[in-house]
Amino acid sequence: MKELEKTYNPAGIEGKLYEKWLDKKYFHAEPNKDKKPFTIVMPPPNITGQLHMGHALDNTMQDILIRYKRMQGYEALWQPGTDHAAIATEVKVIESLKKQGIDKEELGREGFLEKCWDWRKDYGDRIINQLHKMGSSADWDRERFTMDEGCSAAVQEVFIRLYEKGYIYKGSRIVNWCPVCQTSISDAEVEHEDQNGFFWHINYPIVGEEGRFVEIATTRPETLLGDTAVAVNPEDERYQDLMGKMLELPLTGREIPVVADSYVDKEFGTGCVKITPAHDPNDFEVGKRHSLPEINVMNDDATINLPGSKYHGMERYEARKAIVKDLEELGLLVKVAPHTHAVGTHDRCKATVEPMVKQQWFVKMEEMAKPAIRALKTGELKFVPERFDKTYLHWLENIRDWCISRQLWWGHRIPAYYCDQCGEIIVSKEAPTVCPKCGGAHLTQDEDTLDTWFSSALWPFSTLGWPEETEDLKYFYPTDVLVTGYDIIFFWVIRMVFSGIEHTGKLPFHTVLMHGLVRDSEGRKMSKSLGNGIDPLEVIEKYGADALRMTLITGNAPGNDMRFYWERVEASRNFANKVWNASRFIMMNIEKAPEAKAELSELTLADKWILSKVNSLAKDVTENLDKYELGIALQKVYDFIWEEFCDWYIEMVKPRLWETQDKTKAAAIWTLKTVLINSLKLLHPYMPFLTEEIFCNLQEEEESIMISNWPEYQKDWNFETEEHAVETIKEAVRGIRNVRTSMNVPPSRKAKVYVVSENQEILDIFERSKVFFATLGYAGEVYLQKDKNGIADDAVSAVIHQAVICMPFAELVDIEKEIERLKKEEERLSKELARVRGMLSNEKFVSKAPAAKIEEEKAKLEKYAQMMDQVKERLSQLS
RNA sequence: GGGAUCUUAGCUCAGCUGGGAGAGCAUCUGCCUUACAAGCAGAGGGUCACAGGUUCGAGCCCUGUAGGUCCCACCA
Repeated sequence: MKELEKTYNPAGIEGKLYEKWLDKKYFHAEPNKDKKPFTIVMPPPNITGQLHMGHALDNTMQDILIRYKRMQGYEALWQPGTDHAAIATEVKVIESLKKQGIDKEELGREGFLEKCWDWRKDYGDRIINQLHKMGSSADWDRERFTMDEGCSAAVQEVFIRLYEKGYIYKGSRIVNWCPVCQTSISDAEVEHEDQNGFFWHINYPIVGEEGRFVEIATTRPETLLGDTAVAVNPEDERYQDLMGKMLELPLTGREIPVVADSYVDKEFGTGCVKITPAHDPNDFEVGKRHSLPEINVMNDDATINLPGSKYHGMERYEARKAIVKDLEELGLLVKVAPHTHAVGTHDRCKATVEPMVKQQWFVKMEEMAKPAIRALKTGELKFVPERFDKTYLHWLENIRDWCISRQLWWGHRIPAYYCDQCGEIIVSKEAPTVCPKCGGAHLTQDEDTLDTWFSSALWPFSTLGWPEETEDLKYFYPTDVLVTGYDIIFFWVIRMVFSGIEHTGKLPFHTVLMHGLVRDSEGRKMSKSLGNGIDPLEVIEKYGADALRMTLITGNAPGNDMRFYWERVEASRNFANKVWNASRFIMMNIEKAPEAKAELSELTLADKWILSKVNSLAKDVTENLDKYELGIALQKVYDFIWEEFCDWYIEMVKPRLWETQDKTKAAAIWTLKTVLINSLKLLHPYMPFLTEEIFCNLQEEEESIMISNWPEYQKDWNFETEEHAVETIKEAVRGIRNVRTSMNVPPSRKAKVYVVSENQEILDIFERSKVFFATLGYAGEVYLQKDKNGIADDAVSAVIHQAVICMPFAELVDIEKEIERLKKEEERLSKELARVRGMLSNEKFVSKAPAAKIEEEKAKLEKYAQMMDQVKERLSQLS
């Protein structure tokens, strides 16, 4: 056993230990009939950038669960990988190419994809390396990528199955179009934000009725160019005579009808709505109902597309200005009113989304949503915390068809081919050589790729070999827990659930453990633009991975956002150092008595107490972990190690270690070591490096704490009597310290301490504890007696349950202070007594409260009354 | 417009199925006690947002009010 350094130095050991774990293949999992599987799929980080605090939190939580289950004896698989992040990566690669003066189009599809794969290599590796630094015990032998061969095969398989089932279709529908990225995006990718805009009221002249107009109100005047009707509510009495009439659409020379549609809200605006089926989702529906033409007046970059018009080629907002100006000149602009309304923006580039009618691929959602809803309602699927049930259900119950095609190059290319001759669509894995319909030999593959979430949706099973019935799939699927942020429920969680049910017949996981966002110290989102992001690697370099992990887990409940403070990391680091030093102390003592062994029967009061405590700690921590209460479990381990073990037990045990002749020394050393090892094991999932380093130094015969057994509750380690006894001693020690502080007695001054109690059992407890009670209570000598004979009248005293601790300080005693202190105690006790008596004299309480509770209160009454008597007696003596 | 969530010590937050208010940091006092000053021992500090209700008993459950945060949403 080697001696540890004086302070814990994480930088010196983390890399070494991680290498060891990798070499020993501890992270690797294989189907094993003798063990139960426990599986987590890692939410694959995007290859677009670096690991941030959110990843650090996400992965720490997963690692804790995996390490815990692995120690419990499960075949624990943490399946890692990365995501190609279609649009995000494509944008990044285009940017980086631009810097080199290269244009995407010039490179061509093949050339561009090569650049993307290069990017993927660089950034994918970087992220994996960062995950290593966190201590993540994922099975890197199984690392996957959403665009690798296997995942791509799964994507094709799913696409074809859904197409054949009629769940995937191609159609001309209104979609969210990003004019900057120049691709369609799904509803989930649109963020709505309120913007201050205007309501432009415009008069549309009624054909054939000189001087009569219909007044409409719009927030997007430029879409007027694509109007194909004006709608009013059929119930609207004001406009009964309008229905069926034709209007002159200003600036275009076109005539459009007035249609009646109940979609129109009579109360809102003017009650007349311009209908632009090609550029508004509602209008699109209205248009379908009334067979209105769809006139697309925009290009893909949101410039106006209306050849022959003066607006042709104008940027959308420029056109808006021009149109408003022209309407004003024509006298058709009635008024302009300020109006705030929700504008859809693209979550990636923040550009305002333009609804447009496009040919796109869609997934029909209605049928697949049903079993996903049912899974939650039956309790088969659980969210932790439960409140996210509502988010999940609300989204699924209002789900719309999923637009899955993207006008991008980086991604899974849609496995659809078109016959150049007859236009037949052939969906197949292999490129067909002839058209099955017309025999044409010229077929072209669809240019589009799939939404990046299409492949992520399959992640829990595609990574395990699906669609092949692999051994891995059979053994590890369904997975157990999914750990992710609440911001990704719609994008990912829901899609994995319905995909899992549809393609494997099983839920992909039974529990979804949510976490929130890691914010900066002022509660702002960490972001590049604010420059307030903190790099997890910087934290690791300065304080160690364990300190970072602990910081991310403590003081936070599942699903809640948290703030990041350096002070908190420091506190975590201090704890690591505390554990380190306690271990150092223990190892130094083992060194002196290497052969120390003990039987349970040889243990002293204190030994049994701490053993009993660590035993119930193991039980508690296990229960908390099983309920995914990671923070609570860690808090308990922290409190136990720092307070019970270090501040009390180690201090209790010191006199026995110093005394060479002490017969109970072996028992002390055995207990120190046993309790330390159990504590380290309970702490290991949270602080893997620290605990491994200590464990390996302590247990040279064992290879790693990672593969050691999780502490289980043991019946023969349960010592209730001893627990109570030690609590009494602690109470006495606290009393003594308190008295001494308030009397300003310096620690160097030892005092005689008299323990006075009529109760022989209490005296016995002190007798058995004398060794450490004296040290902890700064006592020169300890006297145990049944009455106050021989104790000076001016001795100060601490009153505890069933005993009075007296200390004669002679000249040091300040009678006034002592009276003041006793009065305070009297006040406290009288409050407690009033409360307890109040409860017990309440007939309803006595008749309705559970018996155990009543007994508890009765015991308290007895205790406080007894203490009160002592305090009063003492006061009367002094005054 | 709908929904969720928060309001607890100076700051940041815990508080499990309702049964005597907690932690970390900060503050004050005293200690270099042979593991640790990244430490030890003490102390101060809270009508748990407000108003009702249920209950023997409410920080916790119900209703409402005020303020904050977030998500969803096709009133042009």
